[in-house]
Amino acid sequence: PTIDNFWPNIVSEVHGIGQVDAKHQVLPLARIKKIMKLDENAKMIAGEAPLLFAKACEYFIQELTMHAWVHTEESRRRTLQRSDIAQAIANYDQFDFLIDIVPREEIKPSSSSS
Amino acid sequence: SEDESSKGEADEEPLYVNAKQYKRILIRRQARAKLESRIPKERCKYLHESRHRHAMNRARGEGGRFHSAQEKGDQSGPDGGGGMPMAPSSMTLSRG
Amino acid sequence: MSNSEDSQQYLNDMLVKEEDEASGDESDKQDGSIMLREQDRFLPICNIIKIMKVPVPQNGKIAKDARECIQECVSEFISFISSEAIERSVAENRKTVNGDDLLVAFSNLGFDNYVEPLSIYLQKYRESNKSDRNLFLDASYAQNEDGSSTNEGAKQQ
DNA sequence: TTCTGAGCCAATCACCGTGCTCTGT
DNA sequence: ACAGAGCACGGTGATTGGCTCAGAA
Repeated sequence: PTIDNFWPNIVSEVHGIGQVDAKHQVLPLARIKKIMKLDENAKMIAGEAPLLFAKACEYFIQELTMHAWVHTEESRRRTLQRSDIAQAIANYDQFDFLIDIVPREEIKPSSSSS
Repeated sequence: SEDESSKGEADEEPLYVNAKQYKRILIRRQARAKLESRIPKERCKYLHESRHRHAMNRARGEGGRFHSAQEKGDQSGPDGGGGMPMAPSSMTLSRG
Repeated sequence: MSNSEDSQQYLNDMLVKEEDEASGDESDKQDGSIMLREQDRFLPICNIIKIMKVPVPQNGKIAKDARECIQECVSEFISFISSEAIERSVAENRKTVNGDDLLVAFSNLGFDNYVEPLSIYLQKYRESNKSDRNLFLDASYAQNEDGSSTNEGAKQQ
């Protein structure tokens, strides 16, 4: 289980899915739709959109947690904490959109510029 | 039509972001700013009063864990006058 | 030092000014009509934890701060992608955001890894719905009219 | 070393899913 | 024709804290 194999495993996993079970998702579709509706530009939302997001959020949570756990191990800890997530966000530019949610200042120790 | 000249923030080094996300990050900042007045500043201790009371009233084992309500009825005094509602049968604390 | 993209943008001073409300709000505003609860902004924390435990080893632990951090990040993730997808649907004069808008949004925002599995997932979801609907319609109309139906589409990738 | 704080347990009830009607394309 | 918003309802899993010792400090 490594970062390099994450997305290949995901792709082979979706191929194994026979019929998409709309119900019994890990994440509640109604809550996802509610979050989407917080956008003032959102008018109507297709039923497939929250379902896609439910899957995408699973991938996102796993990938971000996986990247964060790397820093947990580097610090020789067994507990993943917020600073690990902050480092993960800083080290992968696909997570740049979280720069206001988890600011760079929260990266506690380790090497830092200047 | 972009303001290229940045304000002279000496102690703040320029922050690079993914070019594909740059514009959307700024749009999201505006959207979040509009919503911020409706967002409480800190998280509440619990979400629901009823569930909080439910958790407080629940039967607990010795280690603070939740325990089945019907068994371990030990509310009677030390005098063993009270009756056990059900024989304890074979339910004991099991270490996992 | 992980700046490999040659095309990047500065993000230094774009501070958005928000209208600060009446500065004297030391007590919690219990005006439920405008205040958003955590249940309205975030996904359930229990579901978040379950997904977080997947890539973490069995004996690993997760701090409370980390759980809530991921919870907030996921909500921003949804809003971030949605914002792009909604804008595209508006640009095409459509009132409904659909799955294709999301896929384009994932691609445009640099989440290229998501596009392939989500496309497959979306395809299978649409197939399932059409299959169910076709079977139901077949059962209804078959008793009165035979022939036609079983439209198994020709699909390739 | 000191001592903070995360996992553990399961019963209620808020909320999620579903079916329906209505509206808009 | 379809497809999603809005509403009511019923089923159900997310929510929840005290104690212990991993493990952060």
